[in-house]
Amino acid sequence: MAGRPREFDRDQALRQAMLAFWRRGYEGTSMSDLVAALGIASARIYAAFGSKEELFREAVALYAAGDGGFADLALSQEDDVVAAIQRMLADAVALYTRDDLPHGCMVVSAATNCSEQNDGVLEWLRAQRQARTQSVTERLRRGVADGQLGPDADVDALGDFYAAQLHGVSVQARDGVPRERLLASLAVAMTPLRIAAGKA
Amino acid sequence: MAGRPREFDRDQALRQAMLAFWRRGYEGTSMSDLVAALGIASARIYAAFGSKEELFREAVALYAAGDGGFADLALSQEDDVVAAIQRMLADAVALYTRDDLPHGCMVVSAATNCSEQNDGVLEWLRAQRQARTQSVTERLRRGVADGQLGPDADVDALGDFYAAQLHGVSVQARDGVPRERLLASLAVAMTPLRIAAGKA
DNA sequence: TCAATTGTTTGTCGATCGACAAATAATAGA
DNA sequence: TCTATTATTTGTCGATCGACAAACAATTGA
Repeated sequence: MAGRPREFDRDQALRQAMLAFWRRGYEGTSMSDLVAALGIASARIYAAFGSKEELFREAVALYAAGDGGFADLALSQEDDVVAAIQRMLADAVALYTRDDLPHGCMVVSAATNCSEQNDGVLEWLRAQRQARTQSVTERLRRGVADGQLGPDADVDALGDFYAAQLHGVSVQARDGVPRERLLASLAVAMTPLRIAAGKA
Repeated sequence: MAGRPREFDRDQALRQAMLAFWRRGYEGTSMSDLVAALGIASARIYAAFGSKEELFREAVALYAAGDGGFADLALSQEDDVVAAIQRMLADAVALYTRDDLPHGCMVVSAATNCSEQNDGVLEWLRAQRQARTQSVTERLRRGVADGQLGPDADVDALGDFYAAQLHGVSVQARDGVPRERLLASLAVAMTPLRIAAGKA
């Protein structure tokens, strides 16, 4: 273990790559874009990250481990299922409309339309969205087990519904719908769950 | 007005282009992809449509004038506002999950992530999504005027909510969520409006 | 001091991108 | 038939894509 020390901050470069991919997507961000964003030559990027695709996957992992991980946090940290879903949606709106970050969800918008040769990353992000849907559904199921939701609550339908709401809010935020409006529509989205919880 | 007659069916070629763009998006569909899909040389495509971008815009217009125009139809043809929104969502699910067509909404998924030079088409599709949101909101407002919704119904919040639901269902359909599940989540999505209509 | 190892610089690679020029072919009207 | 007009064929253009090779620089451990 020797060798010349790296002259740039790999974590900082990765974060810049994340922001670039978040803003313009995987194929929408070219290597020359990355060179400009990271401030280093392309050969250094390849030496540090392997390839554009590997860099992208690391960037998405960084997103998921940071701000993008709000959903699992909300679902696991709130004891009440209604509060959990409410917080998940509110955190989504807060993140997707932050002024200092690209709008919308990186997992939703970074690889929706891409060429055939990059179907791999497309499928990978798809799997992450599906996993999030399942997390929501399982949290709802726990809500039934905890007696917070009626035993006849259709947790699968509710899970798909709130997953769709998350994805839809991402699109809306990317389109520039302001935070206050998204929060207002969030209140609408909560009514089915409140009914299932007998709190309406 | 004379000249050699065109040897291919322009409408049919345009439809093939629409399907290609629908499936892979604007930048995800290369000129060579279009050459393969339309079955004609690239120079013929340029002669008939001007450029790739003009072809795309015509393709989206064809989509909006056809299957993609379901929303305005549902909103204008149904006298009851609840029935109108219900039908709009049901038609969306039906279209977005058709076996013989690309899944999801073309306007939502054809240009979410693209390079800087094509921000024009991105903005154009964004405007169409915003217009659809407004159509939904105005239909809800008419529902209040007609007395079908309570005078205190928050039509702006409901409009944003159902627009987000449309966008979210598009993402879900594209991810392979089956039709029956989307229809079940649609039933969940209808409860806020039914409450506003006093039918729950 | 000197290998071994790793990072950086510089330049460029083949493939593909969207787009079009020039030549040829087929029609309508004069 | 001849001219004007439009379509098709063929080939290729410059730009950009992602990716890397080779030479050089800086560090560690022997």
